Amino acid sequence: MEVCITSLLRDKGFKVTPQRLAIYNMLSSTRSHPNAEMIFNELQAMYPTMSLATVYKTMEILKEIGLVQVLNAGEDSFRYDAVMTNHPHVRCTECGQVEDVPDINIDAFVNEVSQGTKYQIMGQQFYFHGICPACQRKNSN
Amino acid sequence: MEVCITSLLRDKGFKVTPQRLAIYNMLSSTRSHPNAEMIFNELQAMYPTMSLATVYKTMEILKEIGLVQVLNAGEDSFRYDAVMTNHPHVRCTECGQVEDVPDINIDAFVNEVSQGTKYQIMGQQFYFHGICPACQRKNSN
DNA sequence: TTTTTTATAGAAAACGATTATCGAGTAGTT
DNA sequence: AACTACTCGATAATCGTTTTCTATAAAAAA
Ligand SMILES: [Mn+2]
Ligand SMILES: [Mn+2]
Ligand SMILES: [Zn+2]
Ligand SMILES: [Zn+2]
Repeated sequence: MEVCITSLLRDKGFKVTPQRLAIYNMLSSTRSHPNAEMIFNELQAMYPTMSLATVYKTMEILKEIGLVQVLNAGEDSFRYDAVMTNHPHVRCTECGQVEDVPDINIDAFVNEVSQGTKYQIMGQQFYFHGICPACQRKNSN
Repeated sequence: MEVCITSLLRDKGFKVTPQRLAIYNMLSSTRSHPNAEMIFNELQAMYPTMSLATVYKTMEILKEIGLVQVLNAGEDSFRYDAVMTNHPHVRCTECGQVEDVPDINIDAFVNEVSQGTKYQIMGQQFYFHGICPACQRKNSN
């Protein structure tokens, strides 16, 4: 992993910096689909001088070299995912957390759309919204 | 239609104004899924004094009374649709137009997700991106 | 290792879509 | 016509994101 991002950055002419490694390591070891501010806050303790702009610029690079994807979960900010398979997400409208939709294969559905349209489909994004188990419990009290 | 929006506005305590009727009429008679600025530009000729803020405030009201839905097609601005069924859209990454995905029933897919997750699903949004027929032709020249 | 080159980090300002504020004007009511 | 409450449009504010600029760190060359 560490090797992977290092050589990918070098191959594309980007320099390998502690900030970039830290951001990618943080993202690839969480399932929380953080946005830029969450990443910034998380790394604040370890890298007190790092700015939010650096997070944004790093995400741009990581996206370009194919290590992260940008998620649009119907919020006002983007979230990031180091899992590169195209998979749907679900967001809790009460607590705001974004999770993967488990055990879903979207290929059949994507194929059906691809064949039903004259567009040359290059990608897609699916997101659901609802209430997570924890918030459901909280509500029923 | 005209009757519909008029009584819906009145019933919810909103006043019926020329601007609101014009915005809704424009939206319900196009398939282009315009964003606020497109609506504003389109109505500029007929309503030269209308401001962009009025378009936004009107969309908020129309959404609230259930006459329009807000689309997120992976752009930096929202688009609006007077068709209230929840249907997927496809955006051309070259010319930017947003169209309906034809002849697709999403119910089976939505049901599968609903049963596979512990979330209480309240809604969803699907969008595809790719290259439209016109831009494909343009490219192959 | 030292020097040279080049890209980067971070502070600050800019940006752009959307929202909030406010005073004058208008719709609907009496 | 007069009254009241809502709405319009100009303007400012907001906020996530992007850009600009320059000292500095990383990579390449010597
Ligand atoms: Mn994910
Ligand atoms: Mn549509
Ligand atoms: Zn929740
Ligand atoms: Zn096109």
